[in-house]
Formats: sequence, C-alpha cells, structure tokens
Amino acid sequence: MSAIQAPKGTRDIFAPEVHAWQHLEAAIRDYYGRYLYQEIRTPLFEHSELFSRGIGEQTEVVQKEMYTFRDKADRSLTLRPENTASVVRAAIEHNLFEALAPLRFFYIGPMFRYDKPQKGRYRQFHQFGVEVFADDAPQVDAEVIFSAVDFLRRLGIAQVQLELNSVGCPNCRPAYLKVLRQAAQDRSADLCEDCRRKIDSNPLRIFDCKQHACSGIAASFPVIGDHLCPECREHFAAVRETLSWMNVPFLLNPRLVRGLDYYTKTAFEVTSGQLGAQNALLGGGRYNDLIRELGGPDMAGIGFAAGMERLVLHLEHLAAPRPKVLFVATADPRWLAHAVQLAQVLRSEGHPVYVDYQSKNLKKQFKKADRIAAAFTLVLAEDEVRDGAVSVKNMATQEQVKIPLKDLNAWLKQNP
RNA sequence: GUGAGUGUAGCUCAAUGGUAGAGUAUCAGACUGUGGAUCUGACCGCUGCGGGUUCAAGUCCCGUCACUCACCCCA
Repeated sequence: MSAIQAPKGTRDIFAPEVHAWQHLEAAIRDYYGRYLYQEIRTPLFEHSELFSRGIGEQTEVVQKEMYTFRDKADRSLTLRPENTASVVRAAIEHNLFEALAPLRFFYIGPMFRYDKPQKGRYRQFHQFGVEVFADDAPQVDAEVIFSAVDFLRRLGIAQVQLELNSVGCPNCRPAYLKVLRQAAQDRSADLCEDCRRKIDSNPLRIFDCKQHACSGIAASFPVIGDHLCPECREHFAAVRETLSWMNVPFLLNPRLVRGLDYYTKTAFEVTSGQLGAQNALLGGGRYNDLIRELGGPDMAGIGFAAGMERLVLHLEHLAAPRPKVLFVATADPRWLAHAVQLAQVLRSEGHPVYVDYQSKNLKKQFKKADRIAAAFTLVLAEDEVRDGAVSVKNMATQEQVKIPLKDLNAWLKQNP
C-alpha cells in the first residue's frame, strides 16, 4: 500500500513559504484597496459554457486544459481556468453595473488548468487579478498597467519587462490575419513543419518560432500595428502617450498575443528573467466585447491576471515575520495549572504564547524555546509560585529578572 | 500531448553487480532551576512501484508512477 500523494500539478504550501503568500495577499488587499478596487469572490466552478463562450471555443485553454465534469444532475461544470469570465458573469447576474460604483474589482484565488507541470506552472495555481468595467478611455488602460508595474515594484520586484501591443478589434483583426496568412503562405516552403501548420490554425504563433530560419522570415511579415483601424490606432497611441506621462517604460512587441480570445485593442504582459521558460508574471488587456457577448450591457472592460506562484518565487528571500514569542516553562508538573492560567492571561493581552506541557527538566524546555525562536522564556517554579511572580529570561541577552505577575504585562510592553 | 534528466533515512547526499552508509535532524544520556557548544548512544530504509536478467540488483533491462527542466501553452 503506497502513501497517498497530492495530485500531479498540485502542491502544499506551508512555512516558511506560506509567509511569502500571506505577505503577498496582504499587499494586494492594501494596494488595490487604495485604488478603491473591491474584492470579489466567485465560485471555483462554473457552467462549462461560460468559459467556452467567454474565453473562446478555439483557444488552447478551452480545447485542452479545462477540468470539466458532470454533476449528479448531468450539468457540465468546469473548474475555472481563469477568473475574468466569472467576474463578468457575476456582474451581469447581480446587475452590479448599476448597483456598485466604481466598477473595479480584484480577486485572489486558485485556478485550474490541465497542463504538464514545470517551473512556475501548476494544475492548481493561484492568480490575483483586477477588472475594471468602464468606458474605453485609453487613460484607463494606462492606469491599470501602471498599477501592475507599480505594485510589483512595491513588492521589490523591479527587474521586469513590460511588453505592449494592440491586438486590434473585430473591425481590423480579421483583415490583418488574412494579410498575415497570405504572407506566410507565400513563404511556406521555407518555413518549418510546425509553422506551416500554424498558417491556418494560429498564424500569429509563427512569430514565436525558435527556429532561426523561421524567425528570420517572420521578421519580414506584416505586423498588426500597421493594419489597425483608425480607432484602434488612435487608442493605442493614446495609451502609449499616457504611459510615457506616467514614466512607465515599455517595450513595443508587435508580435505579442494573448491566449484568450476576448482581448481587443490593448494587450500587455510583464515578464521576468528569473523564471525560466514560464516567464510571464502577469498578462492582460482590454476586452470591449466580452460583457456584451456574455449577455450584459455594451460596456468596455480591461484587466490583468498575475501568477502568484511566480510572484512568490521572487519573494522567497523575504524573512518570515518574527513575532515576540513567549515560552512558558515549568520546572515541575505541579506548576502546570499556573502555567496554563498565565498563558491564558498573556494571550488575552495579545502575546503569542507557547506552553510546554511535557518537558521533564528546564534544560530541555530552554532548548525547545530556543528552537522555536522564543524571545522570552517565562519560568514557573517553586520560588516564583510562592512569590506570585515569574522569572523572565531574555533569550537574546541571557538576562533574567523575576517579575511579580501583576507587573508582567507592563514589563513586557516596556521590553520589546 | 512530445522530449530529456532524476527517484536511496525527516533533510542533503554516498555506496566496482557482492553485508545499504555518512552528514544533518530527532530522541536519550553525560547535565534533576536554565538554551545555542562538545562527547556518547539510540532510532531512522519494502533503495518510488511492478516485472525481467543474474548465483547475486540500489546498481543492468523493460514497464509504470512521481518530481525537475525544456517543447508547447500561459499567469
């Protein structure tokens, strides 16, 4: 009989790593709270149709990566592979467009994709993200992008690259794809086998090919920036201009595409050199048609999602917070009652307290106090109990003083 | 889905095809009212799992599972 392991692609998070997660989650709530974003928590599973309609039937995510199952009433449900579609669904379902202002959300939680695990990629992974339902103003794009980069900087993640592109809209993208396909078709004899297949399925991906010959050829292919409709072109220019007002450096990447079909106009990605192959820290863009397509009002939207595992990889140097732990040691089981009561009082005063219930001698208890990094060890023994006091030893300085119980709390407050 | 590498004690790692070991951690003692050091001792393994070859397999072969990394995809 073999022991049960966590399913492939899932992981347990515990100390010391969990401290980085707590730090990250607190930072998200603090930072986006200041921008008046409100947290939204949507179900971990939804009707499968939400994702196939929202993300796009033809996307890799929907085709290959969804955890889809049937429940007892034969409904097709899917563990959410991303959260934008759910947030839009919730906003429509509760008519938040009229009830809540401003329409800015953030979320934190697990997502699920059936992928082959590797560095920074898991089957259950965590994203935080933001969604802004608003008008189509390019300044909103810039503000969302700024917040993402600024947030990373505040976390201490500064060595990142912001890449930016416009993926057009239903008015201009189809025409561009046609031009691109034609260009690729003309050179198909010189392309690798993979890329020839992509001409039909996803011509934009030819730009990503690592083969030297292909990337050289692709460099001469038309880019979408030259084929945007006037509206998209103006919008994109305004986004870039606003970003420069904000002093946000970015790299124009005319070949940047997003994996989900709902994106229109602005698309962006923040990558890190420290992550290996899965180098995207966060990615997002504008989705001006999604809300309407899912049955809501004709309202524009923009957002991004960040991979929390990938952020935590950058935060692992963070020292765990060290609370001032008090260790209560008893020289003899006779004083356990005093120890228990002392611990109760101290905890009610807000101190983190560990009581050792089974050690036979003080030496072992001090050793244990040392191991859990206690700041003070409080000794209860015959003398102390008789005098209504406790001996407090500062573990760092080795100083020890005997303090009457009634003065203990005040003393602790004065001796951090 | 494709490919490569790795699976030995809680952890980090050894072991020409020939008795499974070390360091560290843990526990106990030296040391019965005081920690970090030192010394002594103890515990610790179906060598991922299942087959095969062999007198003999941790070691070689096949399969499988897991992990890691890359392709792919993406956060």
